[in-house]
Amino acid sequence: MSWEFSPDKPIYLQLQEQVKLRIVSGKYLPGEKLASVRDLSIEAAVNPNTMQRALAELERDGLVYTERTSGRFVTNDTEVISKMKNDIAIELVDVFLSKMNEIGYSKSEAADIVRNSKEVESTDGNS
Amino acid sequence: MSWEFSPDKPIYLQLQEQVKLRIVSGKYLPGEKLASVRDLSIEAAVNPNTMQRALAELERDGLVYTERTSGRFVTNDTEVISKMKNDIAIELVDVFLSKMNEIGYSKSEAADIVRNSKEVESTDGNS
Amino acid sequence: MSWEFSPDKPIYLQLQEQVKLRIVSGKYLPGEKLASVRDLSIEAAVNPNTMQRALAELERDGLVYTERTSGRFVTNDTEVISKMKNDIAIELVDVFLSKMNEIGYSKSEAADIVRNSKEVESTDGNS
Amino acid sequence: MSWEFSPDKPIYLQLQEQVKLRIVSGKYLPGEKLASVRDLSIEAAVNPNTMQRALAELERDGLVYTERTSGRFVTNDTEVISKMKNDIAIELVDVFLSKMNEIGYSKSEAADIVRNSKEVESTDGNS
DNA sequence: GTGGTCTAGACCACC
DNA sequence: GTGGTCTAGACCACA
Repeated sequence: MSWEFSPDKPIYLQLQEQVKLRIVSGKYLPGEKLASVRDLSIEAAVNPNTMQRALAELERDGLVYTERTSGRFVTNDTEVISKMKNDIAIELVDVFLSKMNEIGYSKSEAADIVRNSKEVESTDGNS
Repeated sequence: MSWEFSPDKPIYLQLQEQVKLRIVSGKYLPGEKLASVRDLSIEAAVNPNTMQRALAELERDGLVYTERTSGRFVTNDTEVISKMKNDIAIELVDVFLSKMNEIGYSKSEAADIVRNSKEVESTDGNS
Repeated sequence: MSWEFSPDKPIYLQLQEQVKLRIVSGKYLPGEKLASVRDLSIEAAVNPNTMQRALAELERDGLVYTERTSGRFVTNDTEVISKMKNDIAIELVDVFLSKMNEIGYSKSEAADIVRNSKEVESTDGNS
Repeated sequence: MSWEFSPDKPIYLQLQEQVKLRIVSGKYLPGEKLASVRDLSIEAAVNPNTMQRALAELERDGLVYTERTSGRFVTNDTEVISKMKNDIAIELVDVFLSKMNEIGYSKSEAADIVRNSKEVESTDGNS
């Protein structure tokens, strides 16, 4: 999985989301050192400033922290990570439910359909 | 609920989806006569050709049918409607599950979270 | 009072502080429209991006809000403003007290000295 | 507490302040013999000339005195020390009050906030 | 080498 | 005109 952007959202937000995803999904482990801003920006083919901005905002969320001269690291606080994972799930569920609602399914009906759905091969996969 | 469009998808597709939604959600009832293409296009502030195209595709799906002289009607075949409703739900569930999967939730966990989620006020829909 | 910067702190932080000061001191009133980013940046003789960054961070604090096409405004929420004013005071008191502490004054001694001090003409003044 | 310097003020001034602090705070007692300029300069990792200059100025203020043959001593005149302590406090209070004033607090309000503030753990000092 | 700041200048969407 | 994003490129502090 590489870096891909849709034209309808700011790149720095998409970078933010994708890094966030990698952290909550365990692709980036707690305490792991991230590549440098410069390297990440090359990898994602964006300007270093843009990557910098995305990471700075993740830092505000407490998902990463910076050590001045040695680089950026994923937080060791697994609490924060699982809280974020939960927040993302809540948001996904909200969107899902409001759409199901629109076509006439109640919350519990939606839950049943999810439970009985065919297994879906994950697009990317996690551990 | 009025007609709203996002700039990043063809308008005729969005029209199609929105009419489809109104049918499966029961806002347009089986057998109900639709407004004329001209009126609908005015209501949605789109070109009549665009509206025409959207409705033609819905006709292909069997959700509406045309009577030469008297206009377009929602299908009376509730089978077709509930099949469509089901198809939409399947698609929503697939998308939802693959995203939940990405951040580390299994199908049954996802179902539980849906069931235990706070009630979400529908954005529009029929309750 | 114009814009002045010390070389030992990032300019965007100083901009942030100075605007914050103008808001909590009542120089900028609740609901008042701010000058445009471009104009403010000219006034402060900084790059528009730098001013933009400072204001964006003030927005995160809830002190200003943006209306897409018409500009930025001081929040109308006087709660937020007085909360911020209080936070700044707490910080000033902390610094003051720890220094007084260092030279041997207790909290209540410090308070007494403040109360009995000669009136100080404010450097800038507020209403 | 060791010797620490900020890059934005002359070091001899910072030395002066820190020694002054140690005297008024009682860390260096009245009549106590100071270490030699050479030793103090090593301890503070500064040039002996710089330390010499700092101490000379303290001598001008009457806080230390030199006995030709035996070294430098903190003054025995507790009057001078408490006067200096008072001068420093006045200055701190002035700065504090003018800032509080800027954000809209009167002298007596400021005093109240100080009195009711949470206890602040001293950064170093004597309690 | 690391992160961080700042500038200059372009481009976009919105109205 | 407004705010917002992005890039390119320079410079700094730290170690």
